[in-house]
Amino acid sequence: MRTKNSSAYIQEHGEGGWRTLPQKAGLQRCGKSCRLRWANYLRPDIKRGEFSTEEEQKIIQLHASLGNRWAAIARHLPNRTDNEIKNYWNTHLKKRLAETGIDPVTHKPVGPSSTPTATAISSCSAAHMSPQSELAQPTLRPAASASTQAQLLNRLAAKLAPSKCLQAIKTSQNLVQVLSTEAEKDVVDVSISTPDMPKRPISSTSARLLNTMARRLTTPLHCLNTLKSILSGSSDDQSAGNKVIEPYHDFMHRSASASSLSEAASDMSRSNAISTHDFSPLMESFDLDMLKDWNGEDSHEGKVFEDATYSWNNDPFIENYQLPDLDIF
DNA sequence: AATAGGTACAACCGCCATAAA
DNA sequence: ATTTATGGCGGTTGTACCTAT
Repeated sequence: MRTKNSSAYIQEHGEGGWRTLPQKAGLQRCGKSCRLRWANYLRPDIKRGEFSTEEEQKIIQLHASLGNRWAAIARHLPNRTDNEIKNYWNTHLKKRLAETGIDPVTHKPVGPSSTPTATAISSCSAAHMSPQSELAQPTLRPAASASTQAQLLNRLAAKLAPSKCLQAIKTSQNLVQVLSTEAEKDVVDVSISTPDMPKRPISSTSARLLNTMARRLTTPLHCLNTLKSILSGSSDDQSAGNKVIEPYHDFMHRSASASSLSEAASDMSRSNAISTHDFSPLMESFDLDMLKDWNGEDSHEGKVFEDATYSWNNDPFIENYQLPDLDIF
C-alpha cells in the first residue's frame, strides 16, 4: 500500500468512507484493508515500542476479567491498538504466564491438581504484581524462603484495590470486632480517600491493614474464610458470619454480565471504588489444601493450621513481615 | 555461508452488528 | 420486514527478521 496516499487522504478528509477511499486515493486495495492499515499502523497517535511493566500488568488483569476481548482491553490502554495488544499477548504474556505455572486462559494455576504449589503461587503473584510489589521483598528473609502464608497475603495484597475493598472490610461488623482500633483507623483513613489521593499512602495503608489482620485474626483458616467472604460478597459465609457487603456485591453482580462489564468497570473506576479485576479466579485459587503447605515450613514447622489454638499473634515472621506497597490501578 | 527453527508483527479472513435504503 | 453497505472484532496467516547449528 502506498502509505503516503492513504495517510494524506485520511488526514485531509478524515476517517470514514473507506469504500471510496482507495479509488479517491489511487490505491489498489479494498476499503476494509485501508481501514485496518490506518487503524493498526498509520494512525499518528499510535504508541509504539516496548510495553511498560504497568501496561503488561494491566493487560494481564484486564484479560483475566475480559478474556480475548482485545478491543475492550485496548480501550484501557491509551494509544495502543487491539491488534498490538493481541500480538503482545500471544507472543509474550501468554508464554510468560504459562512458564510461571498460570493457565493463560483461565488465569488459574495449572498442574495435576487444582492445588497450587508454593512456587506456583509465588510465580503467579510475581507475574501479577506491580513493579513496586515485585521489587519489595520481605525484609526478614529472602523471597525464595518466604512462607506460603506470606505469599498468600502478598498475592491478596497485589489484588486488592484499596478503597472499596477496605471500605467493605470496614463495614464488615465481624471484622470491625476483630480488628484493633489501630486497624480500624487505617480503614477510616482509606475510606475517606479521594480519586486524587496519591497511590502510595493508600497502598501503605492497605499493606498495614493486611498486616494487622494477619496479626489479629485468630487462625489462618479464620483469616482466609473472612477474606474470602469479603472478596466474594458471599451472603452465607458460615465461619465468619459476615453479611453481604452491598457495594462490592453490587460490583460483582454487575461484573457477571458480560455486556455491562465494561460499563460497570468504568463506573467503579470513575468512583475510585475498585479495580476492574474480577476476583473470582483469585478466590477459586484460594484452595484450603494450599494452606497445608504451611505445615512444616520454616517457623511454622509442626504447627497445624486447623488447630484452633494456633494464633498468628507473636509469630515473629508475621509480626515483622511487611507487605510491599501496592500498585493500584 | 547455508539452513532450519523460532519470533514478532502487519495483514488478511470470516463473522457479526448496525444503520440506511 | 428485508436487503445491503459499512465498520468492528477476534482468530489466523504470511513474511521478514533473528538466532543457533
